[in-house]
Amino acid sequence: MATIGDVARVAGVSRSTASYALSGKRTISADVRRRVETAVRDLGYTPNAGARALATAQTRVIGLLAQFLEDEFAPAMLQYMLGVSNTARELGYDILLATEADGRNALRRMTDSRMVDGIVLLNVAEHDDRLPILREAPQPGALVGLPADCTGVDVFDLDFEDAGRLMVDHLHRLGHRELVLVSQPEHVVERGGAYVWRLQNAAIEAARTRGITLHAEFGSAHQPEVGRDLHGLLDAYPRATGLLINNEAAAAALPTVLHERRLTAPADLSVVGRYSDEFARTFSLPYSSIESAPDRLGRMAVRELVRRIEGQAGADEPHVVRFVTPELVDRGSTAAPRGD
Amino acid sequence: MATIGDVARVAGVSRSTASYALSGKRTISADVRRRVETAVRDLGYTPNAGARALATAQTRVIGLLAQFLEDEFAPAMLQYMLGVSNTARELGYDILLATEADGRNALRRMTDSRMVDGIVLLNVAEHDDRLPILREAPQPGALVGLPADCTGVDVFDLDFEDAGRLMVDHLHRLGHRELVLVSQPEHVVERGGAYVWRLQNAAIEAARTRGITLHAEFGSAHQPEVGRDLHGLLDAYPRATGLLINNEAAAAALPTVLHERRLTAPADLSVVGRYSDEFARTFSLPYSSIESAPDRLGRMAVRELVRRIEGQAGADEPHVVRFVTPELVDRGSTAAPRGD
DNA sequence: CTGAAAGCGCTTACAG
DNA sequence: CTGAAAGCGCTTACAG
Repeated sequence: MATIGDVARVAGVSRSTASYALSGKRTISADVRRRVETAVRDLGYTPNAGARALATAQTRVIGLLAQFLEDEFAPAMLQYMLGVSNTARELGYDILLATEADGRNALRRMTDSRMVDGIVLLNVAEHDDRLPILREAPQPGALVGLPADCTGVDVFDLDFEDAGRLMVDHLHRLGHRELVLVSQPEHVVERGGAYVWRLQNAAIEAARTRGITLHAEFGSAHQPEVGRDLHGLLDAYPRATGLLINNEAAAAALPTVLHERRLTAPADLSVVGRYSDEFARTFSLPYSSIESAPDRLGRMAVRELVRRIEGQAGADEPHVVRFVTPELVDRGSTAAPRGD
Repeated sequence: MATIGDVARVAGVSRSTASYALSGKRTISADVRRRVETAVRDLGYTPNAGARALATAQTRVIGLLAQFLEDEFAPAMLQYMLGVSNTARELGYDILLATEADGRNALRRMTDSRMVDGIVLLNVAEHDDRLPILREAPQPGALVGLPADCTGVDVFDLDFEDAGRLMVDHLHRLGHRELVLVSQPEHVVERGGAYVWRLQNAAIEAARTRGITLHAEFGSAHQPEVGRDLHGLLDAYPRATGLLINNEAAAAALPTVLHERRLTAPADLSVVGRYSDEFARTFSLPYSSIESAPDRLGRMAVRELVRRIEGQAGADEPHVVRFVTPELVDRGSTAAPRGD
């Protein structure tokens, strides 16, 4: 492969001049610039990334830590990854991807060896054991998901509390008085998946305020168990007229469950989910839902991360915690309850 | 961050000795080794990846080119990515991920700048425009998917022809005489997705040989269109007793379509799909299927790639084209046709 | 406007 | 068994 030395020789200039001509970091005569550009083209020159990283202490690579946990639903995770990856590319960064179970190790490897300029953490838990490592690292970090302690990192998440209120208020306004909320599996809560109880607690509180009944339950993250869970809940609460779904696997299973029970939404049951529009299309879900905006959250995280990497953020500019306001996408699966 | 120089100083040895003590590439006295190890621990030393890459011309990174095309089904792609990523990690490699639409550009960027030691291509088309670039690159490449021309790369794929025959034979043996095959969208074929017609042609040929009828059709890659496609096909061929599905989106939509038509497999219709077991679980698909083995294919591709990277493959060892033999996973969705 | 030189942090022949 | 030095391919102060 051609090196900057080859370019310099062919262009008849010094290596530093060749380098400056390419970076544009100092004024270069039109003639020299042209000769360098020609040489670059003729030789098919591309800078060696390792050498550049060594000289500049910048890799133009972002580390992406994604975990595919047993109790979470993989296709939902993919959306976040693509949001991060595509935004990174637009901003001129590549993605070093870690999917291994041991996120601490992956994080340490990437940051200690200086393979990356910054880190995006997905799947953030309440007390995420990767956070202490990330805070120690010299590279900035951005999270998708809200931990208990946000110091030292930029944090982006859906406002799950608002989402819980919105779901309950929407159905309350239509006249519903007894609702069932299906959350993610209880393991997720135990592991520290705060988004579960953030939505759930807010929904419970909203129901209490409105004086209506809300049965908050957990559902499996897997088929076919989650289908059985849904049948069980519909059996257990026959008078409930509204179903709130904060569990992607449950949402994916619901069409089949409703068919099996010969129920139609919204005629027999009003349904509101919480998932992305892309997810709804993939799984052909006809239910109104709170948009979880994974692509937007991924974009926001990368944008802020790059601002910090490139020093546009100001050395000691405080870190941000930013919530995306949930919006209800109406797919016509809610209405006034039967006989109302 | 600590450098090898710091380690050497603290251990009271030269930098080369420190380096050799860590690599084990020459004999080191027990005493020196111990001092170096202690220094490494005390300083929290990790080698700088860029510097090492520059010195050794090895990055221990594999480039993974995945495309999320409009006419393909994203969750299916994810399986391949995880197979590649997890195997790479086991073998000590990290993954540089490109998801951008312009795969040629991504490939060139990664290989020219020497960011990676090798490349895995997913989503390979019959005449894939990334292949000429990959062949020119100094790094070895492994493909998941069979192109027309396999020179210069290692190729791994499901034996789609065998899969087509297996599907037809299986139903023929049970007594079926009229079948419908739903393939991926016709765009995929036009773009050069050879796996579509490889399975289809083999199925057609097998049907001809057995003297039975096979209606080969294309289906959309999206919900809800593909559901309508399925209804249309079942309307068009009311006497068909067997359904072959080589289209992930169609497989995902089928439970709903069958419910809507009040049909049960295998009582009313025998169904055989072609997708992975993981995919079946995610989408709760109760149909017998040809295992597409994405994780296994990802593993195979990475293993061979690493063999070449590390020179265990022998400089001019011929490239391989390896097919995974399809296996039918029996989920009980096939039986003798009604009234047989 | 341009060049010679130092330095980024490693590894590895070369010498002893 | 160990050390001094060269070199990987860049960038960027320093000098002119």
